[in-house]
Amino acid sequence: MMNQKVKSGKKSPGRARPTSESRQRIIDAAVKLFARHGYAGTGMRELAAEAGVNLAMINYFFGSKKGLLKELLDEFFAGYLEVTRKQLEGDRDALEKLDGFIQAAVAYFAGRRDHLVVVITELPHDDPEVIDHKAAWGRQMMRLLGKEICTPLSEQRDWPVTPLLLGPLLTSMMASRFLFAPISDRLKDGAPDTDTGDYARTLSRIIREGLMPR
Amino acid sequence: MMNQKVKSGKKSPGRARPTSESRQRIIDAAVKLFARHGYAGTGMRELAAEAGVNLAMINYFFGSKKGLLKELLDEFFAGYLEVTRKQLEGDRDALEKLDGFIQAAVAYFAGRRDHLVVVITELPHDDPEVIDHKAAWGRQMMRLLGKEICTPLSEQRDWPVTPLLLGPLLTSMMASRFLFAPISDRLKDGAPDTDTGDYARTLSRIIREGLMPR
DNA sequence: AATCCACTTAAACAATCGTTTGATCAAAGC
DNA sequence: GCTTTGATCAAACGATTGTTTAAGTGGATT
Repeated sequence: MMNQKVKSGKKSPGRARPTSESRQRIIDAAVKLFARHGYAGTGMRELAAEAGVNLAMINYFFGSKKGLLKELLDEFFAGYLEVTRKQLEGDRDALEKLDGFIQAAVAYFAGRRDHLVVVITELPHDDPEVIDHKAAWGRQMMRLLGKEICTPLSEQRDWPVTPLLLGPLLTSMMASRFLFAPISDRLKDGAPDTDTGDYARTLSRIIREGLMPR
Repeated sequence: MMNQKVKSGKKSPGRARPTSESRQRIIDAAVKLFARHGYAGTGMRELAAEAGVNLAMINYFFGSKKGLLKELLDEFFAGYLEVTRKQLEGDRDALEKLDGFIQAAVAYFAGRRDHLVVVITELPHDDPEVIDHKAAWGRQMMRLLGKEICTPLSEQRDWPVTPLLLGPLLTSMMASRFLFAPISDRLKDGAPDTDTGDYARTLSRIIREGLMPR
């Protein structure tokens, strides 16, 4: 048993209501543990201990364990959607937009690897309380991709690509590196990670030109 | 409470030891429930009820809940590896091999959607008892991809593609459709699924030529 | 007939699960 | 000074968790 008393020494003494740091510590611990053991595989006591917080604080801040999960998902989705909007809206060429999107999204994923793992691993599960959040997010994502990428691209091509194909496909491609990380780390012996920017550029090129020479 | 008595009427009367059908029923129920609620999110009583089998039978056949999971993973991995080997080994052109692999793997995935979901969602978790299984499988996969695809392809190209990039990337691309299925089904209103063969051909084309016209 | 064997069962095991309660503390508002 | 309010705590709640046990089934073997 570690001492789970919170050292409040860092709390600035003059501030009125610093909106308790415990809340953020719970989120950080949840992202870390959910990514490693899964949502259902993580106990609330284990979570509270990792966050250095009393068990009851989780329900106090988030209502329930599932409320905490929904907060994590919404947080990631909102950021992902914002990144996407910033890259896709505007009047650049569709291909340039796609490049910018891949670059920005991979950077976003790389900065939140654990967050990403939680989202992906919880995606296929059909919890009725959570699945609407995902669907609502997916709808906005598909609309953006359809209007800014698929439609303009279809005019210069001979075969159509629907957003319902492209959305999951792009997301999966960009996420694959981080999803397989625990296994990849075991296979490559000590070799350092390729730069994340390189990874994004490689994906961009494959998306544009494919794997073939020329 | 449903009646979980097994109707043994189908058991062929003359056979010596039909190797109890209960074992397979447990596997089928596990694949279904693990895919919908996750491994940790599925209770053994719920599982036994779905399989129409006594609770203790799970531990009797598989030793433990985790033993059941390992069996599911191994089963899928073995099939995936066999499909891969059949398509990649031989002396055809590397690009033809890649096409055949995508076609066969997508068909394999489509025939075992729930199985695939379980594997993917459990992939990133770091359970020390399970992660070695995944790593051993990944190693064989990488070796095949490296020798049959990456190496011959690198000779006709100006930039290299390592199996550690290609393996996770291809698997993620082929799996994306099935991973996002619960969400996709909510977004497309009643529109019937595109044919799985079409999906494989689309992926093949994107991999070869990219998204660009020409 | 007796033994063996794979399979099946109900019942119980200790442990852990997510959640709730009521008390306490410090700072803010009146 | 008194009350309010947000935060934190230890303790307990009933329910459910994965696993084990000991008994019992019926068919095949000896």
